[in-house]
Amino acid sequence: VSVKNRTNDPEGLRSKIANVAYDAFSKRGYNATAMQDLRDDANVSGGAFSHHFPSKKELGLFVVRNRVAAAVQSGWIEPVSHAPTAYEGIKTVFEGIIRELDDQGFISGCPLNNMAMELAGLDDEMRSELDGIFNAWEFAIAEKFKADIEKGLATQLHPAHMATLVIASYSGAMSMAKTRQSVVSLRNCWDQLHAILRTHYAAPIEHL
Amino acid sequence: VSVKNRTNDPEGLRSKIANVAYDAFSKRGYNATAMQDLRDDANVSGGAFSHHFPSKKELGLFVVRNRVAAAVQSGWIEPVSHAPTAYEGIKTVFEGIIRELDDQGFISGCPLNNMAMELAGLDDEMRSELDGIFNAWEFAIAEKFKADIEKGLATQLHPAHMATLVIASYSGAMSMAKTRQSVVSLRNCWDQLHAILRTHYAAPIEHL
Amino acid sequence: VSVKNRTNDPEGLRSKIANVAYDAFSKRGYNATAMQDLRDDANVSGGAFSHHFPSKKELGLFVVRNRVAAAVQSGWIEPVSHAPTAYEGIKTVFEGIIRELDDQGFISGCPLNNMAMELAGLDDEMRSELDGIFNAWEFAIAEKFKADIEKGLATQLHPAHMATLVIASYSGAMSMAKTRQSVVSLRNCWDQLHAILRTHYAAPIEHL
Amino acid sequence: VSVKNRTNDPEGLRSKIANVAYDAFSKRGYNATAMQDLRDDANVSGGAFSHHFPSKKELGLFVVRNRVAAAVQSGWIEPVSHAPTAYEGIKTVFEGIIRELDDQGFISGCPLNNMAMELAGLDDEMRSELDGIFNAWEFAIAEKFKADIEKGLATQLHPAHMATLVIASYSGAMSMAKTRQSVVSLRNCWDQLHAILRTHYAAPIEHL
DNA sequence: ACAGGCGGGACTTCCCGTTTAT
DNA sequence: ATAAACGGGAAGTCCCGCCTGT
Repeated sequence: VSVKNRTNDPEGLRSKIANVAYDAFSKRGYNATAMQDLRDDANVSGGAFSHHFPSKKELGLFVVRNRVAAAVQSGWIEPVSHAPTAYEGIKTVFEGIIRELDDQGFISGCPLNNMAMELAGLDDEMRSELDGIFNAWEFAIAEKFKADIEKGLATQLHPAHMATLVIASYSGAMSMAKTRQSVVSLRNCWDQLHAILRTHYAAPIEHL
Repeated sequence: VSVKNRTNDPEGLRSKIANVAYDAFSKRGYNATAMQDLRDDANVSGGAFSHHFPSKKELGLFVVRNRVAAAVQSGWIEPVSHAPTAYEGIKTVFEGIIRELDDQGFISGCPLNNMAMELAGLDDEMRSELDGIFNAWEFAIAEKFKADIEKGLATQLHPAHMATLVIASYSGAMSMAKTRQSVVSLRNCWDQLHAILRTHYAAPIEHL
Repeated sequence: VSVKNRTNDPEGLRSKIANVAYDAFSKRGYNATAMQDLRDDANVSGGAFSHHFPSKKELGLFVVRNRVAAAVQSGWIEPVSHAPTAYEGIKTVFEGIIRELDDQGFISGCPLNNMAMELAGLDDEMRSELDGIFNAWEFAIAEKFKADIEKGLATQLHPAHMATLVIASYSGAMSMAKTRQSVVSLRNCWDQLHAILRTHYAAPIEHL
Repeated sequence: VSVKNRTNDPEGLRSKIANVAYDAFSKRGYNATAMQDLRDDANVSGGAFSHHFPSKKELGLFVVRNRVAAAVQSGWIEPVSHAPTAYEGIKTVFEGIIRELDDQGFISGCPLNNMAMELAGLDDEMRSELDGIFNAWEFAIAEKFKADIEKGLATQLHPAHMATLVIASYSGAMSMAKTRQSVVSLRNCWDQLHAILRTHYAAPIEHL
């Protein structure tokens, strides 16, 4: 048996596998993705694969912890946290995603939701991991709403409940968009949500 | 080794299989469910199974068309259509589901969403079927909102967009509830949505 | 259960099934043909099918006895028997088949050989049936050669052995033609065989 | 439950599987042979089997390319090529095979023909592979005839056409022998073919 | 005679994880 | 650490023949 074609780069390999897996899980789903497909796509032999990820579940957990969580962090938590107000942060994110999906050909949905739907019921460790991401997401938005209220920028809204509504409607609309392969659901949902949010930020926005 | 005692009841068998499949797909997911498990659970021979549902995909389509669609119809479309107003219909449904989930031990999520998330990306026929159910759902709620507006009961809302928001937030909140195995997400989401809807129905509700 | 669409025509049905089966067995082979395909192609229900042909083997035997045998009879035995000489009979058949295949798009081979190759080794009843057809074929040609010799038309050939050679080379050439999907093998084989036969019929042909 | 004692011998395994498959395909036919039987006969696990031969078709192609082709090479092409004349080479092969079959109990036919009959119509890749073997076979014999003619050893025969006739009559006679489970067809066919060939090699042979 | 539902099993293929070997 | 071979089993599909009912 031959020793050719071997490159020692443990971290690169782990990362490559995780990327390929994140992609495949997002697009085709966890159960519908075969380990062998990932091996082939990542150009990794069975032995190397197994060395880094002994089981499919561990790979799934790694992807959730290091890719899905990061996607929520960079796609939602950071933009909202760094925005002047929750309203503006949410607006930026929503409208950015709508623009992105307009340009793309295929809508694969919200990665967190995709994984959550399929895996939450199967494994408890996975479930609690996904739970944690939802919590962080919700917390970040709720904190921002709370800050806005404290600053007198927003009124008449329950920070945590509104955060839940924002996330839920985003997730649900993405699911509809994925099913329809059309951004309209997301756009319509955002139009209405936007109108609602504006009423709570009425004063500061009006005089702009 | 034949049993010699058989009763031909094709419709009963189809129905039994579809029920078992609907249950399993809802709880464990489509890909995570093995055909053999369904055969065993329904106590149906492979031949009979194959006669009625030649492939898993056809079974999936049948379940979507005859079980998932029916669940949306009876769980959402009819209650909302027959309610005095969209607001009251939605309230009834949301609060009814929250009560149900409180009593149950396990939250398996919204059947339509479960199927949509997993199957929309895999097969186009399935996708369009699920699409149709979302359309009917959205249409029924939007029509009700429109009627309320025409009757002067509701104001300041875009019927179709608000319908999308209602469905999206419900779907998303159910997904969160499933992930957390807790009704609080759904309850919080509803609290906020409820508060919003009330503002659009403000006048007639206040004087009640 | 419905009683519609029923026509009592036992012989017609048997015949239709046998024709469809003969066709499928010839083109795709016995083992590669599913009973269900035949049912579908013949538009016959499982019950009716089973009534006429309780098992695949019985169907195969029927096809061999009533279709393959008939094909050899009408395609070889009769033309050769009724021809003035074996030489002329064989010439007529060979050249006729070459012309036919030129016009057709697909070469499915010699039906007897197709069935024989696949079934001779599997079932003894079938084997002896096929054996009988080969015997009749060989006998008819051998008899004709013998008659020609007795009439002084042919010389220097062993009737039975030459008959075997004719049949074997025809069968083998058809097999090559099927594999290549080209008539050239058959044509070339016949060219050589023809040249040989002519030498044994030298005198009567020369003075023509 | 693992055995813990394993020796990696990929080539040995491939070879063992191919041998078992060649044997089974030759004796029982391709379609009549179940993959599972091959696994059992070769004592190979499903995983290992699948690793080396992902599908039945690929196994079939491998067998054709590496076993059937080799059989034709060593059983016909080499003996004829190395013989003093085509006549003597063909005589050696034919009579050798007749002797072999006399000793054996079961006649399984010509491997190339067996495979060709069953597979030529089903898959085009297979067809062209089998075609190539026929070509090589024909070419080798035709070349030998041509050389004999050039050396003045043979006369009055068309090298390529006679090669086709030899192969066709051999194939056809083997098919008859298989059907009858008797060597007589082959022997009779050869007797006649032999007599014919002698006439073309008449002079040099007579004075021996 | 015919229509269709049905029993039981076998078919090929695939999949996840482990072991050998370099 | 990496490459490839391998173990064991299950997945979905199909197939033949029978049985019930009209």
